[in-house]
Amino acid sequence: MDQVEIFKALSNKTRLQILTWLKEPELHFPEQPNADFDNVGVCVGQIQMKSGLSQSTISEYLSILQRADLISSTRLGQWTYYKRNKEGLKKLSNIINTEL
Amino acid sequence: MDQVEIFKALSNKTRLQILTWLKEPELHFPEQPNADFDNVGVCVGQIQMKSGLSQSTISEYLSILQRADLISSTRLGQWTYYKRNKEGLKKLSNIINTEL
DNA sequence: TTGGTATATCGGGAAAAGTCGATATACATT
DNA sequence: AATGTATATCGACTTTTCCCGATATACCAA
Repeated sequence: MDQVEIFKALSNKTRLQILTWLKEPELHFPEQPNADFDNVGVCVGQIQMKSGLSQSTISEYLSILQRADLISSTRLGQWTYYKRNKEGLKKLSNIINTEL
Repeated sequence: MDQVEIFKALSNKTRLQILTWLKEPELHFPEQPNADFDNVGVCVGQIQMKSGLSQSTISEYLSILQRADLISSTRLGQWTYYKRNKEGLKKLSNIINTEL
């Protein structure tokens, strides 16, 4: 993954916000009936509602974050759940500490 | 400083490159007559030449990096020297480790 | 199989970023 | 004061990003 793309993914208020929400889902989202936060994360609809932006925008934003390896997704039935990707974030912090 | 602005500053190949050059100036720039790398950094002209982009673009890029607290500048005579800002970078790595 | 819900993708208009050449400013030298 | 050099700022044009509504796709339920 290109480093620039990682930083681009983070260069947006909403996408940054989403990442902070996903760090502590239980703090930012209501309980989910079908799946738990730790296993699969939070579904697109929840994130979209909280963000106030359109469904298409949030879907796009989530895929940008995923391409940057900052989050990962699981499909369960008709829902797609996204959660933080610990490894990707660690890798990023490493880049900053060793290359910049 | 807004977090988004920090990531925007890093969302560009050339600016990222500049930051890596400034991490180890002696590796990437010829010796300077008037000033030493550790004290003041590298002057705009050196960075511009190495980048291959126009003078105005590099001047702009350096000020973007500076506004994001990623580098700092010193004026000496007609030259402006830029160097890495350790604190800003540490702060950034901290954001990633604690907030995202 | 029909209809409903969740998400993804597409096409587009507005705003921001990338990048340049020209010009302005600041400083140094004669 | 006049000229030369280094950097900053301005105006313009092109490319990219933001963000939407409309549509497509995937899955589920009746």
